[in-house]
Amino acid sequence: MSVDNQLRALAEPHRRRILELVRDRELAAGEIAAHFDVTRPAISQHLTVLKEAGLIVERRDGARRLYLAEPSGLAGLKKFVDRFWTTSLARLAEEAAAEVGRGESTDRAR
Amino acid sequence: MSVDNQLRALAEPHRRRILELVRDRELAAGEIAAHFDVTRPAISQHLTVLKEAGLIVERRDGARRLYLAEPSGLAGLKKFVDRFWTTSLARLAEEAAAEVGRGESTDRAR
DNA sequence: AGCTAACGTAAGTATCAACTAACATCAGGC
DNA sequence: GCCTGATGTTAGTTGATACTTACGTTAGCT
Repeated sequence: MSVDNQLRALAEPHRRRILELVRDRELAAGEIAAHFDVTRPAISQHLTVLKEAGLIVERRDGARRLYLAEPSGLAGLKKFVDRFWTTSLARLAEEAAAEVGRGESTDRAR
Repeated sequence: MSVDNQLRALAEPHRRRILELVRDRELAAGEIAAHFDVTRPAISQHLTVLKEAGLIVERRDGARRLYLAEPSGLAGLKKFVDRFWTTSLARLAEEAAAEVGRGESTDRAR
């Protein structure tokens, strides 16, 4: 549930691909595994990580287990990114204003 | 520069703390290291990772090196999160609409 | 009950990432 | 030029993590 778990879960390329697969449709574990060249248990472990991070939800259907992306699981990460984005942009605006104030017109050194 | 690099860089708690430190002010490598209980070389390596991910920029000032967060480095990740966020929310809206259409009023099983 | 399909779980292995200690580099002051 | 402060780099070690193989579990069918 924490941002730390969310980021660790998303840091793995396979898990990001899984998340894309179940973004707009439910898929069974086996169907998901069929998209990858690693073994089914490996995918099962990835699904567990994603589930514990709150990024997907599991629904049982007989012997099968269907997985679907959980948008609210990204809320914490989204807040983190947005906060960083806006404050940094605000800083840039400040710098730009300061330069205009000094009547600066030439580019600074790279 | 890739989303993969950005996520791998952010997955490390120390690197997130570093990023917070240099979000709205430039700091020298030594000043950053003073905030942590790990050695300076470790911080230097973290700074390299953040720099290669495009999340911070380095500026030389004599023997010192000053670091500052680079907001544009988060653009790719922000796009990734936002895309997921909106499409998943759209899916939720669809489901809700479908349920209303069926005249459903009771909560579904957890 | 017995069989099978679809899974998850456990144990063991190998690869990768974070850390420390020692060394190298670079800029400035004397 | 020499010394010092600030920092990056390299080599080696340890701990985490992604993987495979083997086994356990659950649900449905006959």
